[in-house]
Amino acid sequence: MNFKLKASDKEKLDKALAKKGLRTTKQRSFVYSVILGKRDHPTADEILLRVRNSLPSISLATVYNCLESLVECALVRQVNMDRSPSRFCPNLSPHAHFKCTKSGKIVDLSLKESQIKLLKKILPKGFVSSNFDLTFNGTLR
Amino acid sequence: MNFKLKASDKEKLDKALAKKGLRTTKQRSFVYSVILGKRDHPTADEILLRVRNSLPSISLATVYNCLESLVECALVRQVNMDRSPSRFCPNLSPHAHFKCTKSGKIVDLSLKESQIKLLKKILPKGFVSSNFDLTFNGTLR
DNA sequence: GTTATAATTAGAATTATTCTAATTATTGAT
DNA sequence: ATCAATAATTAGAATAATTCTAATTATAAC
Ligand SMILES: [Mn+2]
Ligand SMILES: [Mn+2]
Ligand SMILES: [Zn+2]
Ligand SMILES: [Zn+2]
Repeated sequence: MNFKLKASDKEKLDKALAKKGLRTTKQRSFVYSVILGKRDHPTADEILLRVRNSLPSISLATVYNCLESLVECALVRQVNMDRSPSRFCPNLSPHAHFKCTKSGKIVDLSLKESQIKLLKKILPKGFVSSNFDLTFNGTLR
Repeated sequence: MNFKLKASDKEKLDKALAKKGLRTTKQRSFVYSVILGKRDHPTADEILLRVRNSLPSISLATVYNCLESLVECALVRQVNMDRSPSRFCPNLSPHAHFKCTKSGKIVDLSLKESQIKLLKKILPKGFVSSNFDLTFNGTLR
């Protein structure tokens, strides 16, 4: 319920927004703090509900606008699985996702540098990749 | 323009549909043959256009219905990238996808058994995965 | 052939997301 | 502080991919 950004997170937000010529607004701050606050990969709808605890007048359009800005600034990752609504993740280090088909839970799987190298080895000569998405589906015992 | 299934493909289709209690119809056969005919990961709209060369009266709803059946029968893979329209792929062996951000082309990257093993190693204990999606974005020189 | 069931079809409905146009907030001069 | 310019937010309309509905057509079993 208490969505206040830590000083270091606020600084990071200010800096990243400023670099793109964007302002720090309370809407962007609350959306960012909600995403940082619970690492459960919420959808825009869920983010709307959580931000409204602190900012009851925020609109869904603004949540989408804020998310676009945060993704643009590389403060947040947009995660798409199959055709379900986009989810948002504050984990900026390269990682894969695991979606439990029973509980629906989405878990980050961190990748070691060596594992990333192995993934890149999948690419034949002439294929230059800037990013990848790796998602596992299964069950979590 | 000539979408006729090879005898072996027709047999595969018949068998897979029958196993799920589904009939072989000309709509399903043409949709399947279009997907087999050009390995470019077409969308439902593109499949509609191609099938209509042979079957001018087929509807988009039927294309979606046929695709659902074919995916259900594991004759075709549904490939989702970000939030763009689903694409369909006849390559049933485990593979990754590369999407060229310049040309839009989507290429299959086959995976060796050893590479699949390495991917599975990403999963911590207790995570049991039935399938994975791996997509690279980048440019193709 | 009749009847039951399955598949197809056109068009309506749904859902996530984006767009539009109006309002409000912020900035940076005066 | 006032003003003007610009940016951000907002409600609601629009869009686009997909799914649903209800009617029609095709197929299979008797
Ligand atoms: Mn959403
Ligand atoms: Mn499509
Ligand atoms: Zn994540
Ligand atoms: Zn493929």
